[in-house]
Amino acid sequence: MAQMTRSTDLDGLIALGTARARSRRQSLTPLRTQVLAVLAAQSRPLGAYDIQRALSASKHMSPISIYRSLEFLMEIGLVHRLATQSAYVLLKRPPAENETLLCLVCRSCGEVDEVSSPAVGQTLGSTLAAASFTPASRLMEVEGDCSDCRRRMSLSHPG
Amino acid sequence: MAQMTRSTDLDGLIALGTARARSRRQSLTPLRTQVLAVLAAQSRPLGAYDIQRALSASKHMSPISIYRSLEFLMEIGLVHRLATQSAYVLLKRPPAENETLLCLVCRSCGEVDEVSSPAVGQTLGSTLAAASFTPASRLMEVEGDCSDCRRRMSLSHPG
DNA sequence: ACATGTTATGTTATAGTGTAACACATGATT
DNA sequence: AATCATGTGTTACACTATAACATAACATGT
Repeated sequence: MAQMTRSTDLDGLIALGTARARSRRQSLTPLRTQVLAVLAAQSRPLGAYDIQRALSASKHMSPISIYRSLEFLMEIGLVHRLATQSAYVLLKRPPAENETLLCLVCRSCGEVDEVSSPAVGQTLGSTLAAASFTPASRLMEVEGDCSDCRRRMSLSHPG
Repeated sequence: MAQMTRSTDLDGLIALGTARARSRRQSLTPLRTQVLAVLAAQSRPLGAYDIQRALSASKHMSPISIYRSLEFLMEIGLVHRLATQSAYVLLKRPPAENETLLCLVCRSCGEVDEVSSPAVGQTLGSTLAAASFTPASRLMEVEGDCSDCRRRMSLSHPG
């Protein structure tokens, strides 16, 4: 499962991206689509320079071009930058308005699990309101160990 | 208030750091103390190179020395790296075991507010447990706008 | 068609963040 | 003294990200 790609959803993703771009009077250009496709082919976050290498096989790309495409894909809500990893992930589902998403990043295997949590959204909302703080996004990152890796670790360090 | 320093707590901080270091059979060396002091003199996060500049006034310091001290201060729980800022903050209170802390980082003024939230801790704990995910830390970062900056923004862009 | 404005990309250079690798020093323990 | 872990110095380098400016491509109104 860890190596599973998500290319099956690519057409749908492109359609969604096109629509979202259009509603902003922008467009999902070939370059942006390529970056999206590279991210869609992975189940883990990729660094900007990983994406550059992937694309440079077919055409020379400067880092800035990658960063610009990533910025756009983030603006339309399809991609998120994982600050703890300095890496970029495709969001599996387009997060709904006011939906609170948790990105569970395994520090061992690097896999990212996305979890929607209305309960955390609720308590977080109250806490932020009490602090008069307006969050820029409803997506939070949690680093830790996934169940698979924890199991592996307990096997290699028993008892 | 934004410029307020926290040098008054420095002695207590050093005592705490010394104790925590000692319990790990390590020590709060002069270098580490200096880095701690620089962070304690600011109410906002500082980049590693900001700290380097602050210390290089008295003595030349290589980046790696700063990073090593920061790593140590993080290990003993006095300092946290804000991934979204690539910057380091002194934690105001030593976070208790299992306490969930939110770091509210204002993207406009850069100030950081630390909020303890048992309610978020509770819901987050349940959510993570349901996902079989073990968090590496109980500290989460939220980027957004603080109340002061929001007020300023609404004044300059009325109605 | 033409001028204009906006969107998107190209190009070059550079800034900012973080580590590897190895040497050396210091202090504790046996 | 020998040894081991801890801590720092030094050099060099890798990785991440953006500035500044030029050009292209496309829509829109006249």
